[in-house]
Order: sequence, then structure tokens, then C-alpha cells
Amino acid sequence: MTTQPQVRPGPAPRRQSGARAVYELLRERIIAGTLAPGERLTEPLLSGSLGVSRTPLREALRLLQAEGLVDELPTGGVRVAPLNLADARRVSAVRARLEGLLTAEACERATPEDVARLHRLVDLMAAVRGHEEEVLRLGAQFHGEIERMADNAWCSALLRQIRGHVDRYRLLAARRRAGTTDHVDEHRAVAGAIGRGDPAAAEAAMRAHIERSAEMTEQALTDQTSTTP
Amino acid sequence: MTTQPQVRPGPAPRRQSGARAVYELLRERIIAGTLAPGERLTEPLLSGSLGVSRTPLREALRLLQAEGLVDELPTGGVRVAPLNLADARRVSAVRARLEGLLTAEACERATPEDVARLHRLVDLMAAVRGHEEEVLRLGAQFHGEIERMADNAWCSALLRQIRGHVDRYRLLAARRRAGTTDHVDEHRAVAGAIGRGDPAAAEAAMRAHIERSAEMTEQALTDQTSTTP
DNA sequence: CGCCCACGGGTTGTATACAAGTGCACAACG
DNA sequence: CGTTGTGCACTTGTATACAACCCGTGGGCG
Repeated sequence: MTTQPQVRPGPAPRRQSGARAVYELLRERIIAGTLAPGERLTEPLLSGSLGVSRTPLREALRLLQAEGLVDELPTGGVRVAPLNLADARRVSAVRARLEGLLTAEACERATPEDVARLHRLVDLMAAVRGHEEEVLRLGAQFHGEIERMADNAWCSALLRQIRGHVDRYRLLAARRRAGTTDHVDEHRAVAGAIGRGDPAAAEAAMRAHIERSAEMTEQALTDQTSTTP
Repeated sequence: MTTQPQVRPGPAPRRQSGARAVYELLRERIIAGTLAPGERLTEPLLSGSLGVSRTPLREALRLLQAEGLVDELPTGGVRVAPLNLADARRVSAVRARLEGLLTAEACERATPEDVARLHRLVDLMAAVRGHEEEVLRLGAQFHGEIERMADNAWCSALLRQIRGHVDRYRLLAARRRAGTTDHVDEHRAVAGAIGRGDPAAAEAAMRAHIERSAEMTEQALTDQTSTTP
């Protein structure tokens, strides 16, 4: 995430623009699948249903379009970006590199406390092995910690975009077949490499972890995807 | 009008929105430095000088903001994103990974004709060694060719954003001290690895190439800062 | 003399009005 | 009955009007 010191001492609790809220809402709905892939989105309908005018809604749609979550139709409107297996592979490959970079940079900046915190998270994951909810939450926390350690806002910004796409496929796969194996060992390998101060190994471990995760998602998708044009 | 049974796959009559034009224009100006880093941008002034109303201008600013080329001021306005050495390193690290990924994927999809084309470009670069203009142009063509071969639109989209930032630093450095050594050998290494069908080597070669290029830019920037009048 | 408050210029965010272009349906005609 | 022409409803893109908010300034007051 971008630098968000939640408690801002300054006098600027700038009013939360509705456009941002609309953007976040639509983004979540697209990722969650509430808005189905391929569904056309028209501005008057959306603005009416969300209770805002077209101006902020258009802003949100433009951002989503820049992010690739909505496609521009040849006629001019937009639709929720469709899903397909080839793109699932592509976005995961990108994510693997970006997370790998963050891991390498996190390794270079890691303090002993950081390493201890990572190991603690891995231990927690091992302790709750089997409880998917908890494992996923701790996994997200693990990656968030690395992101914080890396301190590379540009990479984080791009990663946020890519994660949105990855999550679309992940959630779609989870809906068909909830099968997240435990990645505890892979996380431990990452933490271990960081602890040893080996950025290249850390990057490789994280990249392998992401690639394995992507492989699982892909398999879940191919298992029950009957026809794909 | 005439018979038009369905949407033809040909040229879509997409009318060019002025917002896009404004976005492209501002983007180029920011990258080129015509709009100085840190400079504040106010909507009424810009809309007036560009001859469009605030609506399309706002759209452009939002896109630039999402791209990170403009910052949101705490008061609410926006300014051209400032430059600093640490961020130069960060964006280059990201670029190295993304270009590396594209190279690996290009390698996996490369046809003999593709390989021949890459080698031809490298030969051309060697032939015009010394003419910076030409070398840069051929280098861009080389990277574009790899991008096309990789066929990863998501990676390309992110890379486009990152390249914008990299170019800001590169142009800033070039303005102070034009010193692009020849990267012909590095390009040849990339083409060679692709020709051998070794994606990992190709990715590593491209990544090394980008990192070396970034190092040069960085050096030029540090030189400049130390010799600032 | 210093502090506080009110006010005005200016900026952003939002809503609405208007123009332009496109696909679709329906009806007329060969 | 198939084809074609026209009108309409709908959509997007843009411009403008309005409200909320912030900072700076100047006068009034302690």
C-alpha cells in the first residue's frame, strides 16, 4: 500500500472523495466476482445504483480501465474484463517477479527484529495449519511485512494492480474448489534466506513460492473449466 | 447507411477523446522535464492553457496520479512528482525484473525469424556504434521486439508505467552529461540466449543489461548533483 | 503589541445540461 | 418475404454551474 500514516497530525482530513469510494467498491466487486466478467457497465445505470453522479463514476471507471479491470468496448462503453487461463499465467508470472524483487530488497534492509517477526509469522502459520482462513490471513500479513521492509513504493503500487488480477483468478478457483495446500515450508524458506542475508536466494524462494501458488490456482481452474473459447 | 450487418473486425471508429490527448501531452511534458519536478498543477490554469474544460483535464490528471507522475498534495492539489536518487534505483530495479520476465517469455515463444530479427538489430547497432541517436533508436526497437514476442499485455502495461519514470531520470541525466556507452554486447548476449532457447539465461542477461544501464544513469546523476552550480 | 476571528480569493469535488455519435427496431418497398 | 431506409432511444464526451473547503489577510480586541 501507499504510505498511509493513518493518524495524520496535519490539519488535512481531506474529505474522502466519493470517486475513490466508488473506485474501491467497484474494484472489490470485480475482484470478488459480484460483477461478472464480460458484463457491460453503463454509466447512467451505475451512477444511479450507487447514488452518485456520472462525474465521480467516470473517474472510477477510468482508473479501473487503467488498471485493466475493465475493458474498453469497441463501441465506446466498458465491460468487466473477461478471464482466461492464459492471462492467469501471465499475471502470476508478473507477480512472481515483483514479489521476488520486494523480497530481495527486504532482505537487504532487514533488521534482526524484522527477521524475528517473519519467523514468528511462519510459526503461527504452522500452528494453525489446516485452518485456511487463518493461514491465508497470516500469509497476507507475511507478504505485507516484506512489502513494508522493502520500502519500494513503485514496486508496491504495481504489485497492488497485479494482485487484483491474481485475486480474481484465485477467488474464482477457490469458488470451484477450495484447496489451498499449506505453503508454510515455502514461507519458511523465504524467511530463512532473509535471515541468512542472501537476497538472491530470498528472491528465488519467493518467486518459486508464487509460481507454485499460481500453478495450484491454474490447476483448480483447468479441472472444472469445461469449455474455454 | 450502407449494409453493416455486424461490427467489422477492422478499424474501430473510436473517436479520439480529448482527455487522452491531454493525458499524453502532460505525460510527455513531465517525462521530458518541460513541467519541472515539484511544480504545482492547478486545474483552472492547465485547462485554460490547453484549451479544454476541467472535466477532461481532471481525467488526465487522475491517470497521471495513478501512474505516479503527479503527487497529491496534502492540501488537495497535485504537483509534478519530484525526483530523487533513491527512487531512480527503485524504478530501475522494477524495470529490470519486468524486462527480464518479458525476455524469458519471448525466449519461450521465439521463432527462428524472431531470433534472426533480433540478431539483425544487434548487428545494426554494432554498425552505427557511436551514433547515440541511432543506437538508442535501435535499442528501443530491440526492446519493443522482445515485448511483442513475449505477448504479455499485463507486463507490458506495467512496464510502460515504469519506463515513464525511468525515462524521467534518464533524460535528466542525459541533459547533464550525454554518456551512453554502447550496450551492443549486452544486447547480443540477450539475443544469443534467446537463440539458444535458454529463458533463464535470457532473463538474467536482460536484467543485467538494465541494471548496468541504471547504474550509468545513476552515476551521471550523482556527478551532476556534486557539480551543481 | 500580540492574538483571534471573520472574510475573501481561489481551488477542488460534484452535479447537471448539452452536443455528437451509434446501434436497433420498425416500417415501407421491391 | 427479404432488404433497405429512417427515426429513436441510448450512450459517451464535454462544458458549465454550484457547493464545500482551505489558506492568507486584515481588522478588531484583549
